[in-house]
Parts: sequence; structure tokens; C-alpha cells
Amino acid sequence: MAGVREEKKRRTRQAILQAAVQLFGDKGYERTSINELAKAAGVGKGTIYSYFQTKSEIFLAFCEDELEQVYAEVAQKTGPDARLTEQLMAFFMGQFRYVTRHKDFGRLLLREMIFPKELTVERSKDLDNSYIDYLSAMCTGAQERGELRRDVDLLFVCGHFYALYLITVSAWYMDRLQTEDDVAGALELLLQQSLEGLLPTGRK
Amino acid sequence: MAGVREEKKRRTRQAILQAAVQLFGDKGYERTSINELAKAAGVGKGTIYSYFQTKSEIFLAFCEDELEQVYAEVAQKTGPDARLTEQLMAFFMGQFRYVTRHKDFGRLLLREMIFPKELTVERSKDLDNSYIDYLSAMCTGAQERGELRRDVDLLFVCGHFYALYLITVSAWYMDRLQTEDDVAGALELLLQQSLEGLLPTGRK
DNA sequence: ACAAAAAGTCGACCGCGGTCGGCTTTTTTG
DNA sequence: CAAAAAAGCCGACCGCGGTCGACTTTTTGT
Repeated sequence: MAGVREEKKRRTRQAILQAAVQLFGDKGYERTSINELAKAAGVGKGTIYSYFQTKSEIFLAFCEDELEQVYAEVAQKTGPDARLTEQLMAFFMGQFRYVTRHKDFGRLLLREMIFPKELTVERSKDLDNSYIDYLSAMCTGAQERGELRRDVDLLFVCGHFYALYLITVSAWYMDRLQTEDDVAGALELLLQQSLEGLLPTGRK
Repeated sequence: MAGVREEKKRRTRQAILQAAVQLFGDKGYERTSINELAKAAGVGKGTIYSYFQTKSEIFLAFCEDELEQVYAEVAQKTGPDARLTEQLMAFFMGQFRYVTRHKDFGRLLLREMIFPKELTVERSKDLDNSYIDYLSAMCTGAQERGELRRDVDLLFVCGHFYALYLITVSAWYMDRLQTEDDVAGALELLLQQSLEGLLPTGRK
């Protein structure tokens, strides 16, 4: 009977991802080998590579799920009508808390997402797009409330905010910022700067 | 006679770095194996690891030199009295051109510098500091010329600009920006935003 | 001057991520 | 329903980055 094949594939894929959640979550990405993963998923090593091109691609797939959670958590903490900076802070700090809980993880995810290799570019873009969508929604709301200029490209605004988040996380990874509060403080300051502008007040 | 040892060490270290410049520059970082490097430097594999902790550390050492060149090139193109955005663009685009010429390279360098592992944090900080110094100098000048607010922490201003550069490079790696001109355009726009601010013009 | 100690060198070896050709299972064809 | 074709699965195998203990060279102590 036809269709058996497709069903099996779906199941196998799920088994691999399930094993990944288990093992990555348990002992970390770096300390989980593909062989272990294959064993745990009950398939051969080669099979894994017919579902995913690289180890990090498995990781990104795994992260898509995790990110959903973060989004949900953030949505819970602040509504769509809060002030823009408040929403941004909730969004970014929600992610940051995730990163702090999984430092190695987070580094890898960020590395792949921000400076992807050719092989993972597509997956990174997917993740990135869901990011941008989320931020765009926030910004549109803010524009309607008059908290944000309307004569700017939303993509660039989102990029701008995102950039500030990244540099802050980077500062944390480089040990320039130690505590969560340090990070929050720095990020808020940077966001403030971006809103107010850096020109002297008697401006052009 | 004493001192023979020290001299030899210095020479060996130089030989390794020299071989790295040669091979990394020639066939790229990823496609150069430690074994090759060892052969080319005329030492054993293990020896290399008594001079550097990881392959990427060799790379960072190598990059310190390269960066010097970029700085020099930039200094040549624009003086310290040019408008701030012009200086920033020259500085960042100088680096970007380097990155485009060595895509794999650049990715690795950025990954290590922005999201360093514990092992390379120190080296990354060194590189980063030289960055910040350079940017700080530009900003101080701009402040004196009245192109930049004085009531802001320079570190955060530099971080802000740097963040915008990074997100732009990231967009390039993700294939959202293709040509050098695209990148320059996007970066200039973002810098402009940061100077003018994102608040509506009837602002707080 | 020589032996003991310290420092430095080396390549066989390890487990890893990733590949590939042979094998099994499913689907298609007449 | 059998045989050919297509699709999927597997694990031995590859070169890699990195480790380690045996070995060599330099320094130190007497």
C-alpha cells in the first residue's frame, strides 16, 4: 500500500528530533555525538544525514521549537499595548534569559543565526524571519500609537533594535557585562539612544 | 649557554605564524589542517599545541596582524577631521571589504570575536579593545566638533555604531544584502537613524 | 664535567562530524 | 503477482582537531 513510506519518514524525523531534544537538553549540544543521537533515535548514522545536512542543522530545527516557547513566555509578560521599550525589553530579555540558561547552546545558535555558513543560510533565514515578523508587529503598533517615526523602513528599525540586542549579548559573552541586570541596563540605555538619536540637541 | 631555549621558542612561534599567514591566506582557514600547518612550519603537531591552545587561537593571532593593515588602509582614506559618518563608513567598509575578500575567514573571525568561547575570550577582548579605541578616538573628535552628543557614555556610542555594522555584515552573510553597495547603503541608513533618533519629530 | 631535573618536542592515537557504496524496503510497471 | 526501479537505510571508513606519554634537548646543582 502506498503512503507507508511517507509515514515512516515522518516518524523517523520526529524520532531524531525527539532524541535531540532529550540529549541536547540533557548533556548539551557539544557533548552529544551524532552516533549517540543515532543510537537514541534508533537509526543509523547515515540516516540522520539524509534528514539533516549537518549537526548544526538539527540544532537549528530543535531551536525553532524552543524559540516558540520563548515567544509565548514573552507574550505573557507584556501585552501589545505596552510602551515600545517595555515590549522590546521583554522580548529581548526573554531571549537573553534563555541564553544564560544554555550558554553553549546560545552561543552556537547566535553564531549560526548571525553569521551562517552557506549550508545553514536557509534555516537561519527562517528563524530570522520569524524574529523580524515579531519585531515588526511591535513596531507597527508603536507607530500607530505615535511612539515611532513613520518615515522609516520597518525592516531597518527592527534591524537596528536587534543589532543593539546582539551587541549587548556579545558584551555578556565577552564578560564585559556580568549580571542579568547589567545586561538589561545596557540594553535599555542603547535602545534609549536609538530613539533619542545621537546628534547634539541643537540638531540639524 | 643560557637563553638558547628562549630564542628557539621565539623562532618556532614565528615559524608557525608565518606558515599560518602563508597557508590561511593561500587556501583559507578551513581548508588548512593543523598537520599541514605543522609540516609547513617544520614542527610536530603537538608542538603547535604547546604554543596555541586551539586552531582558532592561531587564527586570532594571525588576524591581529591583518587588522593592523585594515586600520592603516582606512587611515589613508580619510583624515580625523572628516565628518563622523564619513569616518565611520570608511572604517567599517574597510573592514567589510576585507571580509568579502575572505568570506570564511571573516565569518570565523566574527564568530570568535562576537560570541567567543571561554578559551578565546581573552584574545577576543584584545582585538575588541583595539577596535573600541579606534572608534572612541573618532567619536571624541566628533564631540569636539559638535557632531555628537556629549552627555552619553562613549563606550555605548561606539558599541551602538559597532552593533549597526555587525547587523549589516550579518545581513550580507545571510544573503539579504548582496553587493558592496547594498551593504554601504544599508549601513549608512542605519547610522543616519542612530544619529537622528527613531522618535517621531514632535518628540519628547 | 656529569647526572638529575625541567622544559620542550613529537607523532601515534582518540572520538568526532561527515561520506559513500552496498543492502533492504517500498513503489511502480506490465 | 513478479520483477524492475526507486527510495531509504546503514555502518565501515575518511580526515580532522586535539591529547598524551615516550623521547630529546637544555638548564641546574654539585
